[in-house]
Amino acid sequence: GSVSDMLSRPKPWSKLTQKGREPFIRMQLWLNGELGQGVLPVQGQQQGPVLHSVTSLQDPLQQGCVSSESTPKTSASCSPAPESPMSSSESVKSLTELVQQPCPPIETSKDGKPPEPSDPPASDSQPTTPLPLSGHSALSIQELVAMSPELDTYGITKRVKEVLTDNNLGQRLFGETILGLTQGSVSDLLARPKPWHKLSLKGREPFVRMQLWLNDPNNVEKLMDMKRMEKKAYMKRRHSSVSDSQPCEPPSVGIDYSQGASPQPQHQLKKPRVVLAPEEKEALKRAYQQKPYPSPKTIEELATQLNLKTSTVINWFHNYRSRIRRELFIEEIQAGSQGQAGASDSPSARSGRAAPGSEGDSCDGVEAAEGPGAADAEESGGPAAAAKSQGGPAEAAAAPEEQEEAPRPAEKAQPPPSGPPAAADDADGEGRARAPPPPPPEGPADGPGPVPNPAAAPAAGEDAATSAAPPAEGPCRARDGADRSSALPSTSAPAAARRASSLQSLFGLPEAAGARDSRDNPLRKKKAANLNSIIHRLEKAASREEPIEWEF
DNA sequence: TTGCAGTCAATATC
DNA sequence: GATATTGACTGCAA
Repeated sequence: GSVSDMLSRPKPWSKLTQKGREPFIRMQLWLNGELGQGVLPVQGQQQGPVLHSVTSLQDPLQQGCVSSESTPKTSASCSPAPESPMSSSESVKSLTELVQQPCPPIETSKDGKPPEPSDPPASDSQPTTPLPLSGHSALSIQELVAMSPELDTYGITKRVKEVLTDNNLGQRLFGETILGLTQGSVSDLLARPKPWHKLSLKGREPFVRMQLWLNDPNNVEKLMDMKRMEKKAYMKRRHSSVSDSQPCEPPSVGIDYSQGASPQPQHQLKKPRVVLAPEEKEALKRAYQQKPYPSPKTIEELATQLNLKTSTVINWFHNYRSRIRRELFIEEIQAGSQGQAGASDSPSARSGRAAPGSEGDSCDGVEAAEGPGAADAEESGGPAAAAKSQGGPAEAAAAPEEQEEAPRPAEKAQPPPSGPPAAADDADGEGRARAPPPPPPEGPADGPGPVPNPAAAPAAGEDAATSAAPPAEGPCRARDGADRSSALPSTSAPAAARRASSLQSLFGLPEAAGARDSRDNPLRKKKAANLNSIIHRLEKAASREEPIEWEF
């Protein structure tokens, strides 16, 4: 009731009492955290006084705070929240100190979690359920996140990694006790942190937790303790199970088996994880290059051709897009930290750059990134064309539509000049309006971009950059959409191998390897990609009237 | 509905 | 055994 009243009939700041101002301050803080530019909903006039109120706000959150050593900002890029009227960063600072408090996460988690009858004993110390900042309600962490000034995610993860390795602490332990995340997530987070401004509130939480943890002078010891406790518990368990001999072990697993009539099924409800064969991935990547946002129809076809579930194909595209996006973020960061200028590089610098750290895949990711553009090139008649025309499955699936819808990314790839309006691509409707994945930096970069198709790429490999390949316009591809019908030889045989072959013909996978990893001078490529991306966006923005809001 | 962000958790790899 | 990868899932927003 109070909220409703306040929201609908806010009093002017000047007429509010100290206490009455508090809710607005909270709202402001909340807004700042996320929007950065929050404006006092009320008549944000005097913001000065707010500052004082803020302090009061800290109190409740500070309970438990042990010391008050200010937060060592992680790193450079950290800057106070944009124009936050109130020193939100300051309040955050003090809030940050919260971490200092004894690391209760453990207990908390325990309590908080739905007491699982099964695991209690053994893992008493088990942090299973995360949630740090015990002493504080979940709200606290959220408030912290909301009010947190910009953090240098890259720097934070770097430091965390250092601390963990230096002290021989595992990601799992750290993730579960400090972040409340699983090992895989932690690994991912540490290896590919997104820039702060690209993170949602939720996504920022782990970073705030990490920052808090880093600020905690006893962080390592606490974690070490946890480690010890875990070990102890483990030994204990092991011991008991050994002494109990047989029974113990099997039970967990065997119980169901031996029992009931329909035991197995019950227990094995878990569907096995789908593991895509390299050929399948390759095919999907190629399809992605042609159309990052395939239509349902295309997806359907792809699924059929590859003998996969449509949901798998859909998921694959989702994951691939978002992962490529992340790769790009990282590149941006790295490129940035290496001195923007990259300018020096020839604008043409090509793309082929490899994705950080990862193997082929990631690289492909990037490769794919450039793909779109490449795809076009391909379309334009490259060798790929030949392959395509074979009417292979995947190809068939993807190609057809392309005629109607120009691959968005591709469009991006084609820089400025082109008139082949992106608009056109919408024919099909997919992806159109949506923000396309960050234009794969590189690819688009050179418009015509490198040919995704390795086969075709050979040369491109190195100097694709320079190659001013003629922007392959969609038109060209009219060619064989038709064939789609034909073929699909593979369909029948689920055998990956078989699929592979047909796919190969479709996408010209074979060579991939060769052409692909021509990762020459990564730094260079990186910079070039970045530059290209920027240029591309500029051009795009110029040619259209779309709003621009990018950060360089 | 569709795409995305954030995760989980099974696997792969180191 | 620890870490990295990746298909799938959940929740949210447009």
